[in-house]
Amino acid sequence: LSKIETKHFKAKTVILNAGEVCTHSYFVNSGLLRSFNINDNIVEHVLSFACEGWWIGDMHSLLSQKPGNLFIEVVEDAEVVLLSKENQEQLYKEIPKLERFFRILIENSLVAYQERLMDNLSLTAEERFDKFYKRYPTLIQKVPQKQIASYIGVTPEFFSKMKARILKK
Amino acid sequence: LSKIETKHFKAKTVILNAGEVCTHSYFVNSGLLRSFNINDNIVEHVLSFACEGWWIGDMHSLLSQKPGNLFIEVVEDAEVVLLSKENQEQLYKEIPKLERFFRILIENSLVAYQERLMDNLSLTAEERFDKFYKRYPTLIQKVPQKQIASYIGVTPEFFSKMKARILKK
DNA sequence: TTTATTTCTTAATCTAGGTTAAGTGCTCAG
DNA sequence: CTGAGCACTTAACCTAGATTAAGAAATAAA
Repeated sequence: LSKIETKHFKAKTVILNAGEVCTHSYFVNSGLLRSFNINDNIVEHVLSFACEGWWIGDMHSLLSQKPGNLFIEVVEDAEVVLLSKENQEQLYKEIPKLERFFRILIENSLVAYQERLMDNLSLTAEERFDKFYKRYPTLIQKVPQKQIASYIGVTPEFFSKMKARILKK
Repeated sequence: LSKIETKHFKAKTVILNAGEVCTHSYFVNSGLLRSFNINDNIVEHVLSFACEGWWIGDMHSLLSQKPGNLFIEVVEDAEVVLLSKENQEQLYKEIPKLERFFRILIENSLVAYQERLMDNLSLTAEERFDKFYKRYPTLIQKVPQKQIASYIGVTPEFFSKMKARILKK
């Protein structure tokens, strides 16, 4: 407990900016965060959402300790536990079980990203939304629709059209 | 060393079939493997290539010990080191440094998949190929072109057209 | 060498999803 | 209470990449 720190953030707070080095892993006690990047054309792409019980961060920046290209933003007022990279590594040394814990966490995350990648390669937008909807039913009410569009990889306009099409059925 | 096993496989050998439970992690000593799935429309999608020094497997199936949906196939004659799930877990217990080793390996893999996902969301096919070409220049000669097309997420026909377009420049 | 199989190319046509643009409705700061 | 700015919708039009089909090249098999 001496190695972690709890903070409260209001919605729309940006916890981490692209271009900064990510120094902490974030664990969501309550509320909702998301990570995304912004490409040259000023288009946002949502990499992940994190609600209660999930970890979030810019893994690439955290590991390399170089400036990242992810933003981390609070979607809903949140209580967040911060664990610095140094403390995390310290904990790995002191408590081997924690290293196992995180190893397994990361394994599961890897599997999820692999599946999402394959879904993006092989499913239609509607099928991807369907999976998203079934897997994270509670997110639909919490997150602005354009962010869900971004997460599944379509424009807000197309998402809206698709939604109207689905509702007709 | 008593926990691993080395095998030689000829090109085109399928080491793991979709529908089977993945029981081993595979380390490529020499040669080249790939993992892919086949969807309802009988279209292959390449999840990963693994050449010398890389690990490959069906992580989802390996962790859950349920039937997976990945095939693992030898692309070029290969020498492969097999590490069973049980032995891997045994090693984690006996040699904590190995748990760290794999944790870091998996972290890097996770970062790579995150980046590839974002690339698929935000880059054109040509930009994705460009990145692939720069990152894995040696693979281009070794792998049938249609598999590269699949990896970056386009049809072989479109890839061929795109290639002609690039060569004109 | 001949044949069979697979890979690659080219070209015509099609479509999922993107772009542009205009309008509606909501929310929240002043 | 109001007006500025988001979030969402709708519709017309556009395009990257898919599909279909057919032939050419390369590999493998016989």
